[in-house]
Amino acid sequence: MTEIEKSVADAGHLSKGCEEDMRQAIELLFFAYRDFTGEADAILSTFSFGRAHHRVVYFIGRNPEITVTRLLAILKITKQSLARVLGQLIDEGFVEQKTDAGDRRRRLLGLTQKGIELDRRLTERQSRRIAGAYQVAGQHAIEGFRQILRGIINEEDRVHVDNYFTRPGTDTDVNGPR
Amino acid sequence: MTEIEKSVADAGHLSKGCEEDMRQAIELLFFAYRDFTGEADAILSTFSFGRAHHRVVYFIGRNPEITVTRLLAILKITKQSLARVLGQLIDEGFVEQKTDAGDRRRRLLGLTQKGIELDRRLTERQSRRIAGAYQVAGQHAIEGFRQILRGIINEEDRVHVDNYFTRPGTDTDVNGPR
DNA sequence: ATAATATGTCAATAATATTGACTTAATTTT
DNA sequence: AAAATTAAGTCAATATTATTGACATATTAT
Repeated sequence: MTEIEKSVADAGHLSKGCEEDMRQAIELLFFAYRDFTGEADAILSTFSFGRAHHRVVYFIGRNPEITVTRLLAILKITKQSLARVLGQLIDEGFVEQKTDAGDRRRRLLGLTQKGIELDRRLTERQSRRIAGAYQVAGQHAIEGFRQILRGIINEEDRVHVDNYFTRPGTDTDVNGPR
Repeated sequence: MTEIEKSVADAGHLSKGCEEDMRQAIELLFFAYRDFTGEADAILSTFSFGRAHHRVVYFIGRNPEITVTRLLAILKITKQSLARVLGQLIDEGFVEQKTDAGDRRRRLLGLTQKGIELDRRLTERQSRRIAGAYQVAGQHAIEGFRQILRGIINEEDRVHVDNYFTRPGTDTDVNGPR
């Protein structure tokens, strides 16, 4: 039993076979995410897009007028990596940008109608999958699911994610600097 | 409200703002998996390995004497993709293979002592993260978490995952054909 | 003897990502 | 007013991960 397991077991909250529980969690997470992310691939490929495009479209859709820096912070990728995908989405009319009136260095990103439609189709499929799991499991399971996922997020990012969920429809500080 | 949302809402199990709930679930899953998978990168880079190497080492470690075909089914990648990684792991002494006495076409894969040690280091960090989230949340939340993750997995794969978890320490049928 | 299976290999290709340097424009600081 | 900092764009090289499709050998099943 490793030190962390001993520490956790001593806390009296986890069943025996702690390591086995951890490994099953790791695997459930892997299998769920594998199937969850794989689902949208067919739609994406009709546009010659990939999962990176999906993530960009999704988070721009969720955060109208998001800045480039903020998007980089959410996705945790580099500028060049984003530029490749963002450039294609702008060129093909899914994303639009404008300068921030308050600070003209900044670009504010948004989805076009075409992008909104793509986002809707992609998210609809994934939402259906989640909704199906939620429906079967019930409210208590949902609370637990959310709580544990939140607990898996890097500790320093949790408050940002909390704020992200309670933002008033504008770009909030998620994983970004003050 | 889409048809599925209406259907789910009609079932009376989900709160109002169903679409918002789905999107928050999507985002929690994204943030959790992003941070969960990112954690091992530092260790991996000291071996010039990546996440694909990690997954291969992990699932071979969990399934001693797994066949190539079975590993492909679990990971849902192509032979060439696995060959690139598997070849490196074999060449550098983390993985070993032997022929199956019962069917000499088959290769049985296993971790060497070196591979076991790498797996232990990688899994220890991820287990600690999961254990921390579990400890805070408690047993009911854990049950819910597992149930919903299971519900997110492709329906046709769930029974395989269930069997995977109850296998008697040997290679079981996970996402593989009968 | 033939067909099917397990696996390996090859080549081409595509998607996604990092690093690091350099640039322009705008804002902030001194 | 000048200098420093910031936001973003661009470029090139490189690395990682993946798919497709064809062909091969060895082994097992029919």
